[in-house]
Amino acid sequence: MDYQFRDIEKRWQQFWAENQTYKVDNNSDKPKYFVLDMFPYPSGAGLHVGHPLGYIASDIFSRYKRLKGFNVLHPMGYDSFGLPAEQYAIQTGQHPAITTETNINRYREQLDNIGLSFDWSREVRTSDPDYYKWTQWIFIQLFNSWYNIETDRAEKIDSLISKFKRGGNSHVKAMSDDDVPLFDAQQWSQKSEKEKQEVLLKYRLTYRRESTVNWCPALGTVLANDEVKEGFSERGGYPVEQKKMMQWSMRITAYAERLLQGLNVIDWPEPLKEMQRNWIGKSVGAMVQFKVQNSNSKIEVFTTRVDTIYGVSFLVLAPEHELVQELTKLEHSKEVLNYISQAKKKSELDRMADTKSVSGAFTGTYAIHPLTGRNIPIWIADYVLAGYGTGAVMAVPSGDQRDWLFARMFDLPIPAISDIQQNLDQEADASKEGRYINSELINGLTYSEATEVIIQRLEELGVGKARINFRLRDAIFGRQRYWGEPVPIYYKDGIPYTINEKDLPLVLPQVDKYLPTDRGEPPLARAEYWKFDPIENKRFSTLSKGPESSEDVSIILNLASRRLMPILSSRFKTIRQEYKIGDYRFDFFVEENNVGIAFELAFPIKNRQKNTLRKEYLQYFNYHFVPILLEELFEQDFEKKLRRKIEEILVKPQLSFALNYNYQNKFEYELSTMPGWAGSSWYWLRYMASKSERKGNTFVPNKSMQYWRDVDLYIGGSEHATGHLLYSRFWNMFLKDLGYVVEEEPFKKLINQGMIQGRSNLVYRLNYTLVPKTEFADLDKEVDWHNHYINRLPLIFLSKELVYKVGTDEEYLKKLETKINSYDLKAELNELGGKILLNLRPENIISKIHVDVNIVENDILNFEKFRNWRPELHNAIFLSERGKYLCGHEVEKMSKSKFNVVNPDDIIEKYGADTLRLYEMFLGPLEQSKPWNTNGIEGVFKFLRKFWKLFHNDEFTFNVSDEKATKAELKALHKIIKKVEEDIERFSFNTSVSSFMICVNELTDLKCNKRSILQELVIVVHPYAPHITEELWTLLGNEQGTLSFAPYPVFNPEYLVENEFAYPISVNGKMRMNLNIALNLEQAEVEKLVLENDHVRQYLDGKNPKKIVFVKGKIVNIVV
RNA sequence: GCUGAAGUGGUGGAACUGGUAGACACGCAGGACUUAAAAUCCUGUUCGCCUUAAAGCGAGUGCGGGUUCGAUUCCCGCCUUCAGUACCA
Repeated sequence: MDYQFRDIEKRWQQFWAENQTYKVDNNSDKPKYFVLDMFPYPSGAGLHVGHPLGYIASDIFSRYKRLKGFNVLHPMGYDSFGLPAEQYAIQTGQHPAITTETNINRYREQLDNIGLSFDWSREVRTSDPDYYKWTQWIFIQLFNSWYNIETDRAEKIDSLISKFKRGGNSHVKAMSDDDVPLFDAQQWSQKSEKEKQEVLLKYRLTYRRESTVNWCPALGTVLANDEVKEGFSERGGYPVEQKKMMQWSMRITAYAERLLQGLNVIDWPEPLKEMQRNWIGKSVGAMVQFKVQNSNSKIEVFTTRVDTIYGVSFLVLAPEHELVQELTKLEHSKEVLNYISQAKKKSELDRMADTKSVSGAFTGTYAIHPLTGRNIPIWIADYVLAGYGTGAVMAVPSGDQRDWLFARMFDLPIPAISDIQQNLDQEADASKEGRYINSELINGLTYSEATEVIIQRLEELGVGKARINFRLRDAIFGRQRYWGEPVPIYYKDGIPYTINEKDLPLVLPQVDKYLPTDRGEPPLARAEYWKFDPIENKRFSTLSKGPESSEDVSIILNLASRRLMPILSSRFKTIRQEYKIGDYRFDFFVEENNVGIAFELAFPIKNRQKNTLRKEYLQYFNYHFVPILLEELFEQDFEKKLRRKIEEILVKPQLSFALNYNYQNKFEYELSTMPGWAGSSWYWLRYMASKSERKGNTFVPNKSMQYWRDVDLYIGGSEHATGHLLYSRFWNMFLKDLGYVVEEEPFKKLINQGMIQGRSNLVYRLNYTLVPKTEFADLDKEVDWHNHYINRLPLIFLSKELVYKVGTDEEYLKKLETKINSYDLKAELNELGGKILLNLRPENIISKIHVDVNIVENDILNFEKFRNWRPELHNAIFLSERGKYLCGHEVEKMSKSKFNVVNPDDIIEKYGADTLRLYEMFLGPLEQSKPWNTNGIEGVFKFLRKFWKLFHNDEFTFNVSDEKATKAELKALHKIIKKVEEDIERFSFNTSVSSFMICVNELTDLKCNKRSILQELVIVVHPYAPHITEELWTLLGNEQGTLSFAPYPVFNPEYLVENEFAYPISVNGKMRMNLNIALNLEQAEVEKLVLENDHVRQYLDGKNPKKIVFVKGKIVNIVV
């Protein structure tokens, strides 16, 4: 049979699933290798061909590592909390969990079709309570930790409390809020519980404080800095404004230095590291205090150029600076207030567009220079940002261009401070070269000397100190949204407390609507039982056996024994209602380690609470337990057994339960949910826990953590550079400090796959108007006539090669017009004598129109499909020079509106998954962005057929010989063994595919069908094209499924040894000819041979060579 | 503006530490097979010049310069494109 990819691929995908081929063991003697993909958000659109690029690359690498004898962890999951599902819920009322699951199923189907070797038993979903239980747990750890600067790591909050008890907080070096009041041990002990908590909150690594947030009114939520692009929300593009709100924050700034230093030890792309460095934005400088004249106030500024302090000629405060009001003198207040309101009005966008104009206002107040004692005027201006440093700067116009512009504008002095500063009337000079002048203390010193001297002096005077500043802000950790992890916090007396770890997860409650309440509270406020019960201290403790009688009948499936047994219904929690098996309807429930089924003959819903709780359980368990349950349930002849059991049980009376739930005197839970990045900041760790280990009381058992340690290879897009990848490193470092994680850095090596852009196809429509031959007396009638016919006329499309002509060649235009008018366009039109007139203005003659790329092949339009695409195209006319319609093309983002989305399913249907995999790799280097086009896919498909043909005779019967391989065949094989090994190690997958083609072409030419060659070749190709190779492996007589773990062939250099080489002979560096010369000859002999050659002499033109360069095995260059 | 990456045929791209530029594939042109089409196979294909042909000559990796026997590769300056970032004191 010819290469039947559909059968082959389906069969092997099934085989891998059934045999759990890629399920990985945590107890292995093999060395570990962890290959991770960035898990996707399951959007409604499904995968397009861009998504699998990284997955295919990582899969090739994983499969290769398996062949190399590694125990490879290669998992996949879903980042399934997020805005789109919630937006959809708001519009349709459908629970986001349902949308999410539908989308996940679609993703899974598409992923399965590609033949990726994931260990699906380790799948994670961030929206799964069993997963977010641990996200919440990490939140609690952060809450209960502080950052000790002395030990340079996070510690449990207890160690802080004991420090406070011993000696107050004045000697504690911690990363904390700026406004912590000082206290001693006694004061601490006298504080009330509430006061103590308030203090501790200022030290916790997750804390609450009023912060300016990016508030997006349209989305009704707070966005992180990296979710705001140019003043608009990244998702949806809605305007974003600044707003003050009480918010949960993460003290990521405590880790700024470690996050920066860590970049030096990890193998990541340089651009990405650079982005993180910029984001962290470390600047080394000093804090300097300026006393305000005739006042007790001080203005603190941050500067990176404390050496220029003698050049200060004014101070500038941000308009929002807290001292502005106090400092403004009465006679200036009008001006200042005007300026402030003006600055407020300026939107983010205006401020960005307008970076050149200079504006500001004088407060009328002066500060005192700490070293010279001179008076320094205090100004306000919006070029100083409230959010960076102290919101105030010391302006040195001679050394800073912005200060210079400002000084110029308001006629302030620009004193020179360095002997190399020139042209200060033209621009500022920030150079650090040269010696200082006009600078008392540091005159004649160099930059580094001066900096040291100044800082020392400032410290002596107590008005300044060296200081490192970071641009990195603490990350806001709350969303006023529904579809996210609930924050495991309740409030008592206005103070946040974490819920008990053993009561996790705190499950997302059911709500009637996914919108904020009328009072503007987040959606969770809609759940009225969203309260913490301090007495039981347990979320669902109120299920109890009650007197109420009902007709519930329950059986349970014991997962360990897989046997059914009756159970007291008082102990179960219903997880899903009305599941049908055969004629029966069930509820599912769980009871510790058992999963059960409850039958409802008539379930009495006596009270509202019960119903609400049932719903809540439904949601909780639906997405975690039910799949497992179903897996068990539909095994063997479960249904028969079930029926028998049901009949047994039904005759016996049963107990039931009732609910008594009291909502009084309970404490409010936190109403906001966690941001999108919470769940993705630790997900790779959860993969380390096997399915059975996940039942345990830690997110990863220590032993497994010790084995897997970190991610060896992480593949994903660079768009997560400052979001996910930074937060993940932060959480990892934190968990390491607490001893839950082994490595400081989570991702040892990272590769950014390039974006696959869309390649749109365009058709060129000719625009024309219609002119009647006969004149209409009435204009209205003419318009009617026109409209009537123009819509009936066929649309005319020009092929690409004609478009240029139309634009430049007037003759051609006229011809075109005549030609069009000669068509029998419409009988009725001809009757009235209408004439088509092309639009006169050249730019209007042709409209570019996007056409669905799926009806275009190699830029040639399929007429028939095009005409059927839309009704108005039904009678379209095509003009071209060669009978084929050539479309134009453009590279842009893949999007539905541009009709350039290609999904992998169509490609797989047409060519198969192996072709898709090879082709995506063949397209170009992994890290490079490139447009998707299918122009070359035929070549890859042809290659696979040719590969298949190597193993078959002309009648397509499997035909492999056991003869001994020839030298040429061995050479071809060992070339590819070496090449692919090198290529994969440096992630150059595209060149491997080329080499496969070369190898198969060579072996085809050699008519090689030797088992010894082909069997090894199958292994080498396997990572790239797993299906076809599995099939051939089996045909070769190997045991099914053993290919994935076969040993990678060992390269033997002997087979590549040649005794002759066709030396390129160049004269003066110009290649002239090749000469076959034995490789064992040395320079002298080679020179002799070369110079004796007649052909060579021709080029020498009788002259004697000046010099001969000889590189053995490479080249001979004769210099004349 | 700053930071980073990249510019090679008609197209995607190859050339890994300086050593035969354009591998592999697409497309195109011509041919074989076929009633025909598809599929398949063969030949050619950087550009220009020259030649009946064989062969030969010249130019050529964004532009200009440099180092070198030899540069797509290293150095200097410039241009263009893409990405990130933006008054960061």
